[in-house]
Amino acid sequence: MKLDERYNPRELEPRWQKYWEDHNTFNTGTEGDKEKFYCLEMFPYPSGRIHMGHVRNYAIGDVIARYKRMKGFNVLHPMGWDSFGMPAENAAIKHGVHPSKWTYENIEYMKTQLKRLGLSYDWSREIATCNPSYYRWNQWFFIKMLEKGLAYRKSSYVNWCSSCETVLANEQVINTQCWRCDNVVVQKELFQWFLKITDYADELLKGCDDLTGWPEKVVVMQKNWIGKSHGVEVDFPVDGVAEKIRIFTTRPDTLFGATFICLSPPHPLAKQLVADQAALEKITAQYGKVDEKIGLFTGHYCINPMTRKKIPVYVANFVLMEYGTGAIMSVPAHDQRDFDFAKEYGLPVMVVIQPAENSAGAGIVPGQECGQPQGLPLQEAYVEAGLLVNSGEFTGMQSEAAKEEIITYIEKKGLGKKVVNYKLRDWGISRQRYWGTPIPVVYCEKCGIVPVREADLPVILPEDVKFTGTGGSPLLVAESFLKTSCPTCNGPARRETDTMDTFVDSSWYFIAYCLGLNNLKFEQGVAVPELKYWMPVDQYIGGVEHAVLHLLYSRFYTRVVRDLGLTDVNEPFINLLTQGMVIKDGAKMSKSKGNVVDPNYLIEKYGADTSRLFTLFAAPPEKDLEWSDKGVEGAYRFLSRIWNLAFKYSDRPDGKALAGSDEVSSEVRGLLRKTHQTIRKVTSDIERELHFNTAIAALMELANEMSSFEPKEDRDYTAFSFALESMVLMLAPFTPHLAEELWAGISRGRGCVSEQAWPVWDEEMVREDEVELVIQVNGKMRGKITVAAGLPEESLKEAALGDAKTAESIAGKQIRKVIVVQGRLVNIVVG
RNA sequence: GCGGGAGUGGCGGAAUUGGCAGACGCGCUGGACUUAGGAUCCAGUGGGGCAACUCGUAGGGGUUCAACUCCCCUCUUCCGCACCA
Repeated sequence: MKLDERYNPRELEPRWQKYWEDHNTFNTGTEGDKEKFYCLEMFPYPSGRIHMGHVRNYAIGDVIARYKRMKGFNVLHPMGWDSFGMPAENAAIKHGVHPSKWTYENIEYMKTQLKRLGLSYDWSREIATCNPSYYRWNQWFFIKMLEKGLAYRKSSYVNWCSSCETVLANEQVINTQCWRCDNVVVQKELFQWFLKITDYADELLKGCDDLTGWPEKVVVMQKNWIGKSHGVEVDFPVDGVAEKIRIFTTRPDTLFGATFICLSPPHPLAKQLVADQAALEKITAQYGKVDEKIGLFTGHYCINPMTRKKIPVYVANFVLMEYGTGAIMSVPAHDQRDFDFAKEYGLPVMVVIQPAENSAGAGIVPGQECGQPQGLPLQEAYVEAGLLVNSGEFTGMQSEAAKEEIITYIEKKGLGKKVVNYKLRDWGISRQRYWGTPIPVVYCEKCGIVPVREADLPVILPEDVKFTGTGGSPLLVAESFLKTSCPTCNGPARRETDTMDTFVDSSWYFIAYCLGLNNLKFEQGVAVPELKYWMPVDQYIGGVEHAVLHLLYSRFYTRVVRDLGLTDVNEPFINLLTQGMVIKDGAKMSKSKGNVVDPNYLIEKYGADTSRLFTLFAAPPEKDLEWSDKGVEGAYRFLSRIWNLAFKYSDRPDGKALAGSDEVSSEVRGLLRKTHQTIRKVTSDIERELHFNTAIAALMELANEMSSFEPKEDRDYTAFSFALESMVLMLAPFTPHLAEELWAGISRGRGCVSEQAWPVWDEEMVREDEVELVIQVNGKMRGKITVAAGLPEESLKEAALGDAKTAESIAGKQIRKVIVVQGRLVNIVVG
């Protein structure tokens, strides 16, 4: 094929996209004996059109997928749509278009956009989570979890976003605000469906240590979110009432310093102990308020089981019902919150831990009981470990040892037990919205909650509903949906109207890709061959905003799927790359800031290859990328230069291959060396850290060298065409359309570039004949000389000392020491 | 407050193990070609100095023949968590 004189991406890019599509170039199966590689980018929500964040995410993934393909892997690289969610419903309310129509139209449009980027997806595996063929299995997993006790319904205080008119999971509340709309979230008591992710808390935590291919930061965030802590539960009997208050503490070494008890406002005993219910209601209203500690004396006292002293019982707004036992022992001397509370309510402070001498808190008075706040010896709580004082038989022990001893004592006396607590709570998945997976249960007057029979799945989301925007989910008034019969007794029953959190949909989509939307089929206890072949995902790429949310849920689901016997994989994602944001004018691109760059515009003006190249070149993938219009032009200029180089030499005869030993001019040798060095550099930059920016820089260097190379005779052309072919092959993952076109122009019918092998370098050809030797005097650079490569230390030393300029700078001085770094530098120490 | 990053020319960013700081690109300067240049090509480009030199990787100290890199302190900044007992 003959190349056009000018680089014309608008013409050639669609042509190659069609070629790949017509030839199913990127469709994959499990057959063959190649090693598999599963490359996955987080699938998008079909919001309407793609933005530069998508372009960056998918460009990164595409480089990896195409590179691995050329390296001989059987690559699975799928794409799909996280297509349930509120924007579709909001569009329905606002513009009267059905969520389904809105969603599918968006998918259609965004798909054409992705195709215009030349991404190497196997579209035959495309999934959309709003498709009944997909959410049917969402429902199936739910029923299985219900059977195993992993899904359950309970009434509890939940996070309610009044703007979204739905509850939110804990992971979806960011600084007391809704993750989606920033509305302040309030607590509301509701019946909700939960998934028992806490059953897997310990395994999810332990598994963190296996996530060696994840950014440290994300692993730490996961660990903190799970929040495991070791402690003890202790019963404090209530004086004069036949009740005990069970508290949880991680500091049993401070038990002797517990001078009061605090109950969480929703704690069942609070209602029982407090006489003034109005006051209790008042404090309940303050529950969860972070800026103020408010307490209410119950009028009752507990007996501290260690000191046998009477201590007052309070209801305190800062004590969480959801963590531990919903009740705490307060040790104001050694806990800042308790200290603040004690000061506010004039409660006694008892010092029971003394800092080790010379430590920060040394000098605090090992207090007697201090009844009045003004008499406090402490300005703040001493929260560190130390030596026990005023602690009966445990006085004189160190905190760590005392913890163990006291726990043993408590267990022996039957006062309580050692426990492990987690911050992680069960995942609330009920959403009071329409556009989501219906939760497949019915409420029967006789049988109560009954799951839908597997054979009756999927429970289809009805299409003929009205979107008024008031009064919650349209399912609440969809008679044909609501009315059903009980699967058990056939009597009248009502369907669940809550739908699932969309994070449920995305918790197993990577599993669905392994089969494709039309082949989804699972049976409990039957291992799925496709999962055995493809899972886990070898490389996952996406935004860091899912560090806890989606990634934790997916790790949980993968284990549930494993325990259903479908696979034996524990961790879904071996390597995780969290790509940085796309920044313009110092801020994340957003409509409200008016600093967005439209991918369509870029593709039309410069082409997909240029757009991809720039986003890959401007920064390493994990860092934020500062957008630069000029930088884009630079990328285009580079590709044009490559084009011109190829065009200029494309009709030259192809010479014989040169053996390394052939005698060639130093220019030819130089170009061949640079080419081999570039192959090595580009390969290692991709393999080592996915640093495409430096890989591309290396290709630019090679291009510069090629530009200044002037072939005259045959073997010059042979060397040049080797450089050019290598260049085109290495460009293929980054700028696939250009690479295809140039390959077609220079390769003389050797197939398409996407099916070529990645080039290999010859270590012998990489070697330099000569090296520049840096000469330092007392660590400062004083000159450079060129010497033959591989000289022994002694010769390098001689060469350096023999250099005229060096002699000048050390004249008249005593040489104390000479340090030689082989092949790099000589440092002469004089004095 | 706790935890984790980051700080390098005018800008985006390079610098495998401590071994030439500033690769590559953008921008800028000069030149060539041109009716023209916001196209293309060539040359130059950290600061200061005519120069030899000298100063330079947030700031201060230290280790070393040698420090962007290792250690200590300080500052700035971004991100995450934040009553989890």
